[in-house]
Amino acid sequence: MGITLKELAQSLRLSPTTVSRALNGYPEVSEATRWRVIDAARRLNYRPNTRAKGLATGRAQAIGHVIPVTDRHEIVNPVFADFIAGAGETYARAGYDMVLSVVDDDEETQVYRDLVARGTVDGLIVHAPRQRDPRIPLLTELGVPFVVHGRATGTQVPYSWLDINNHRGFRRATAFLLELGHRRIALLNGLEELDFAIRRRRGYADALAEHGIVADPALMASGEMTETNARRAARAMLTLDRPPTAFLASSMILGIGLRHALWEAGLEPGRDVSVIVHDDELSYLGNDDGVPFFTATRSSVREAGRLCGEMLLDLMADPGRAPLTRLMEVDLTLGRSTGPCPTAPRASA
Amino acid sequence: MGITLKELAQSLRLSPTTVSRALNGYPEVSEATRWRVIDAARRLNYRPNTRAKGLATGRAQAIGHVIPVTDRHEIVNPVFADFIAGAGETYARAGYDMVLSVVDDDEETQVYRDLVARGTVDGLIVHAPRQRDPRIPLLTELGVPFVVHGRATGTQVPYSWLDINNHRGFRRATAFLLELGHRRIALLNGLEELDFAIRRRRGYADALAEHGIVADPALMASGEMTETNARRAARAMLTLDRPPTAFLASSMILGIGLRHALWEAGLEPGRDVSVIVHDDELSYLGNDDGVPFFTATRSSVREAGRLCGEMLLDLMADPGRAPLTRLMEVDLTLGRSTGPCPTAPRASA
DNA sequence: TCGCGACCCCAAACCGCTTTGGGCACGCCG
DNA sequence: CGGCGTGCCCAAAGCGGTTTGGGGTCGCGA
Repeated sequence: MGITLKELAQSLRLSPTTVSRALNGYPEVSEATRWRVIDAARRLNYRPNTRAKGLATGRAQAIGHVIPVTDRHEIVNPVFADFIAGAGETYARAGYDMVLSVVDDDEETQVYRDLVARGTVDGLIVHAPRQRDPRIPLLTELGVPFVVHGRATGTQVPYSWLDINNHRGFRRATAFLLELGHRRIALLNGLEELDFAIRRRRGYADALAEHGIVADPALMASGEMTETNARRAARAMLTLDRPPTAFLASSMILGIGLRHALWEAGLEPGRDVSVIVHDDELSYLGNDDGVPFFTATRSSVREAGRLCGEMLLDLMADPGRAPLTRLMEVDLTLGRSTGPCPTAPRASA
Repeated sequence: MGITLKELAQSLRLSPTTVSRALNGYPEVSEATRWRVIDAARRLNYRPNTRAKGLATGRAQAIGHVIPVTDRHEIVNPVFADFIAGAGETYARAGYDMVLSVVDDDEETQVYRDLVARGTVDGLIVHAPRQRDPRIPLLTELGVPFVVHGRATGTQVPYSWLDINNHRGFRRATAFLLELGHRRIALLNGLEELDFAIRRRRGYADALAEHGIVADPALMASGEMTETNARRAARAMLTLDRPPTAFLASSMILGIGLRHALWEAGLEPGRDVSVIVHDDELSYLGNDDGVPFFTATRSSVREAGRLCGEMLLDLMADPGRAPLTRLMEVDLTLGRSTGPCPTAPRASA
């Protein structure tokens, strides 16, 4: 579409070599020439062709994100939007492109192989890791730099990851509910094939265990994180003989479905029932209108995207380096959805 | 990373020419040879290098999506996730990659120029068109195939687009509320710089006008489509001297914020107040648990993504062709959030 | 037997950039 | 004055594919 380097060179009566060097900041050209070149390039709106440059340098200047679409349900996780926005900011600053593949679970490994073998990307972000996720050994074997957003329990080889402290966050949240006197605490979790959901469940169970409570399977739901699923699960739990007095929900969306179910049952969050959600700080689901509605474990997934991007760029700058890891702590922010357990005996003050 | 064409050719004792032709289905090679080549390619896991192929053919085999992030608010529109999932499916089937740029409003034109001049993409999807959107003349001038998701009121030049019938949808929804006896109908809309919001507002106003009602500015809110904004706007409207008895909300998220405000005010949707939302059928916000909660104008944005992708591919296949346009009708599906106006005089049966 | 298409295959040019390996001119030093 | 850096610039060789323009072999008809 645009003008070519050779044409630019001709118009300046210079060789392509010199023009290339001038534009890329090499010292072998005089400052006067460099200036002429840069000026002409701007005037003629010259931009180096991505493919040609990539072919010559061996780098694609692009990062791949493979976002899985769970086969049966066809759910697109809404946190991807914010994560990708964050990562995109980082890439833009560094002059990298982002290439996205939306792909069924079962074609996943093929797509990774493809992206790497065709040289479409220089690095990859792995989303939504599962237990012993096969993508990690695969990418390690392929020798392409990658960063996992999350971790994969049970993986032996070292790898780079950025995760939030799901275990501690949910343990704290559960402990907080226990301190408020709650004993019947329910967990509305994501799919427990996914690593984050496993860790959250453990944090929850560990906190209960510390109080001598065994987690009740009837109070634990796991599934795609949709509003409908949460509403349905909560509704079922509320009809139990001994219904929960408090809920933990793994996402704002689940929290919204839960809230829906509570109101349908005539229960007021914060008074009749306590609720803590995990808040990814999605831009369109702010929980912060003055005092937050939901008490929440909170961590910005957009910031996670930014940081994952930076880690990957660092990794690519020095492929031999040891894996990078980063664990972000999550805040527990108080909202209006939690309160003392109404059925509990008053705590001795 | 992978094996190269030349290497593959050597291992077969053939020339690169023949191997290339065998793999690309040209008739100049014997079927026996073709088979040998294909077999070896699979065995050795050969994939043509994207950049080299692109350089040779002049095509990038990639489509660009520029997703704007409104400068001040930093909102990432959650419908992008589903739209992109849809488009991604189409691209994957056709062997195209998708490159995403997340970019501030103000750098937008630069980014488009860049993507085209660098030859990173062969075609573009334009998201979230505004009135007289400058991107449309720009891309037309650049001569790159593109499809707009939505339309841009006030644009003179013809261009390709796929839109839903926002005007008719909101007019019908408003008319439906009017038939139920509502006269004070509020509109919670998206940013009215955006084309879809303009059309929805017009549909709403037109329906009111047909009943001799002038839209009351106090009943129209417009802003980023976040839960918080909706809740705040609804709360304010409910404290008016003559509060609305019905609401139209431009998205599920707004509907959720609205529902929140209603419940806080002790009002039950469907009985005390009627609510119609626009439902993009986001995968994680299903409105379909048996009978839908919200009465809604409904249209799958994921399907829109699929179709936009197909239109663009068609357009690229024959760049000379006239612009393609497609208007999708929206359904009005009945849920439990609408009912007769409680304060209206009984309609004569 | 010879000529002529088919049928297969190959060498080489090209896509647009980077990068290696000089080459020329000038100034400086011995 | 000759030699030698040094500062600037260029020609040409890739990168890994596609595509153009032959070229050899074989079978068939005259």
